[in-house]
Amino acid sequence: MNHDKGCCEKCEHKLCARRVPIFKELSTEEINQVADLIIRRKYVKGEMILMGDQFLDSLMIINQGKVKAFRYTGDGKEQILYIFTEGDFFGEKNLLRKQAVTYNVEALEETHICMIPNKSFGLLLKEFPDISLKIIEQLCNRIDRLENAIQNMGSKNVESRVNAVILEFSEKYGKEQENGILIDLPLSREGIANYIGVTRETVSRKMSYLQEEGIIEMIGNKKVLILDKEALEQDVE
Amino acid sequence: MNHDKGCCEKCEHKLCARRVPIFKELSTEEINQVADLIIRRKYVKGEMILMGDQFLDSLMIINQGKVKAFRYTGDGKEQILYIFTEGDFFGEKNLLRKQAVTYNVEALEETHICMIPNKSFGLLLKEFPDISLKIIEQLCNRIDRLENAIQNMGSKNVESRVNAVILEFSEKYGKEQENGILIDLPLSREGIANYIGVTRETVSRKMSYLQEEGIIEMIGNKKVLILDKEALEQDVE
DNA sequence: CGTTCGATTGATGTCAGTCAACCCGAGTGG
DNA sequence: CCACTCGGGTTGACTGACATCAATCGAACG
Repeated sequence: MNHDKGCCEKCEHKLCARRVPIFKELSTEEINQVADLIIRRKYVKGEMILMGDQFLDSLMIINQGKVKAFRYTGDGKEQILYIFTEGDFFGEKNLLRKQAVTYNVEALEETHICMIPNKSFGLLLKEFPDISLKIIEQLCNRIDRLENAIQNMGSKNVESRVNAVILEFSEKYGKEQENGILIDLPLSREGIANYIGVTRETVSRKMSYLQEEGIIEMIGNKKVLILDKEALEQDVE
Repeated sequence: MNHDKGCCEKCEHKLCARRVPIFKELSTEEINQVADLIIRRKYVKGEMILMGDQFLDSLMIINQGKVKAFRYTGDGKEQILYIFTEGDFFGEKNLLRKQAVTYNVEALEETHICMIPNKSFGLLLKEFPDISLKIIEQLCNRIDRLENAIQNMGSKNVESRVNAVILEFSEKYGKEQENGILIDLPLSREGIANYIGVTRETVSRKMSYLQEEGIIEMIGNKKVLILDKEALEQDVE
């Protein structure tokens, strides 16, 4: 809505570029140089940031917030590919291969995005070749996530897929506590379902089962407490 | 077996490095420099090239042949992640992130591999930053493949998954003919099944059905002729 | 307090997995 | 030249797990 001014005072101080791993190695002076190229924009929860097949003239870097990137399957269901959060970028296909983006991106909460015009970014790359190493690193992370997802979805066992996604979220969003690991779920039941390729009812059922068994405890709809991590890890039969 | 001498006379002439997209932009002199670093090795069909969790001290580039990269799902089935062929590389995780490889690699036919020691490759990267752009490009290709696979596997409809894999293979391995597109299948029925996460019987049934409908024609077990490409493309009701 | 949206629970149907038999072509050996 | 074996592929019958459809719950919010 109000994206007329910078998204946060931190940005004004040129610090937001610092938060982006891609630019971590740059000197303060260089950071300032980069920061001048950045356009900022704020999105509210549920707002579409990007639609598939769109050509984009900027690289999008998340400064704050969370988004989901998704496609639609043949039978019209949403399939979530990634959850991106602070420091992640997307829209690189436009930049690196002159292709349209191949997924839709929607804000999961209030999200601040830094956009760097492709042209500027191309120059940056030439000037600071180390940036491409950072990009490679990020792409490798993404590949990891995707490979795991495929391995997971190849398993017939829906139970193990639910277990795996809970463990994945506990890695990324979990906080250790005396009685277990508390997770702030980034997705609703339906979101989780679309992440692992099942229906929301099935997620519901499996999670209820896990609670009955005393393996997890659901706290409202947005939080989960893992009581028995081992049980989640030892998959199947 | 006999990998004592260079894998092919082409290699002796320093031309094999030329076949690798990563090095395409280098001058002849530079190519020669690279070629000196390369160790070559030949694998027979069915031979394991790499086992998961192994640390590797070289980047592996395929000079000739085809391999499959796979993991095991929770329920013990093989899940194929990639089919790599001439010009593709793997083992980059070791190099770029000092991680063990996360999949197994097996030769699908006689395959010649060029190995570049990590140390040498690190130096190359420093000297020719454009190589990292090539790597990024390849990683993007890989991401494309994975994103498509997930989108595909998210679909309940096994039929559309079989259709999709046939179309994918026709892109990569198909040859136009008067009566249709002839595909040399890189995988057995079981391989195809492990590629799309179903059982071999299901692949068999769906392909028989496609043949009955006159959409494809099976020629032995290793070839398929696509008669009606449109029918394969218009997925699902 | 009522409305709304997401989550849960239950009943039923369907499609792919499983198990098993059989087929077929390639290779082997007498 | 034929009998045998072996591995991959196909086909059929049955089963079970997840999808689907539908009703209900319940927390959040005005």
